[in-house]
Amino acid sequence: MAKHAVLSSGAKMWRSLACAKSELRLDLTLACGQSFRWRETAEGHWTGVMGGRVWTLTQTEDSLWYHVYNNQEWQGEGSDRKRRAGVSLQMENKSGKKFKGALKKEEEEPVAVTSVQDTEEEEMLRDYFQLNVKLGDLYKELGAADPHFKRIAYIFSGVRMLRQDPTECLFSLICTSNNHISRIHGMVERLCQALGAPLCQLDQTSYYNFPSLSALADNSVEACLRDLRFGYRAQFLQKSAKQILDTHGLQWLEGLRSVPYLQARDALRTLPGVGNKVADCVCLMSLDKTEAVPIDTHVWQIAKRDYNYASGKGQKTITDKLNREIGDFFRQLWGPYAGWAQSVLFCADLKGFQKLKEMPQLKQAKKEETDEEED
DNA sequence: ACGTGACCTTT
DNA sequence: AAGGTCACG
Repeated sequence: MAKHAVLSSGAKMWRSLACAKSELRLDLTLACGQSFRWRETAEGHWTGVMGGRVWTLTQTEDSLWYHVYNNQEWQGEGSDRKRRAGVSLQMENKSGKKFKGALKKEEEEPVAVTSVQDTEEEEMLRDYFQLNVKLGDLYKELGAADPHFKRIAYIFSGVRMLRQDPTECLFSLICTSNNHISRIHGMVERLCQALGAPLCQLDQTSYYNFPSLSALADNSVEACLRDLRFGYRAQFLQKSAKQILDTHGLQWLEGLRSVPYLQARDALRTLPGVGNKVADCVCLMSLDKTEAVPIDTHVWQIAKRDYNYASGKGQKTITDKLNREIGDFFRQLWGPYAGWAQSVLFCADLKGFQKLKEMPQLKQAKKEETDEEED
């Protein structure tokens, strides 16, 4: 049976691309509530589904390493769902880096070097992590405008926005209302298992593609999701999928990428289960709207606590008006990449990452030489 | 246009 | 009560 890849074991073929940890931190970026499709399968190794393929990612100080599994490693389903031909034994990548067998045994025979595939997969990663955006430069600009950001970003470097598939992003985010990350994780997993195409199985874990719009739109879906403990969100998912297909078409969501922020936001808000917060999340996380700032109760706390944000003091809930005001406040402070800045502070406030704040400068001594002094 | 509850499920 | 939305007043 196929197993999850581990870099040090050398049992699988790995490839890499140059990427400093200050530009990308997998542990923070993949577990901060943007995507619910990744889990840590070994220390520092993250396995998940992206672009219809199963990946394991890990990183060293200067490199992002990746292994892509063959979808046909799945045993026991039909064979007509494969998007990917059997290419599993490349021994060398196009940049000449090798990491097969590490320092250990080398059982596998070299077969072929398919640099077309290499290029395609590397490009998928660059797109998904938006590596064209230079995070170091962005942090520097944001830190200059906002001392609090600078303090937080010092510890939480490498948090970046994913560029997710719009369908996956929208329907995952509809699940998030009145909910916690841990529970959403399970819900999305059950959703894919019930309605998505199987891709492969690794160490007792099966991986599934995210369901298609037509699968989500089927009339039987609401009852199915009720059974899977989606509660009142079950009908939101089915009705939104149906509404998109009936009144807009398959390409509509992706088309919102080339539409201005507020227009895309309003379009999303016509869908059941999609209000201000979810619409802004989808805009930011999948539609290239870097200025979208999702406002939830948590972000509201941050505004009040860290920025002395006074408006709406006696309020119980976030009204439309308050939502607009807080969003504008942050956009004015941070500029066109306000959404990216918000994600850093949001991540830093997650309870799972609190311990990072306690341990002092243990490993960041070297890269901060260029900065001016600080207390 | 702005401000209150009900809503599924789990801690 | 929780990382919200919808349907009223």
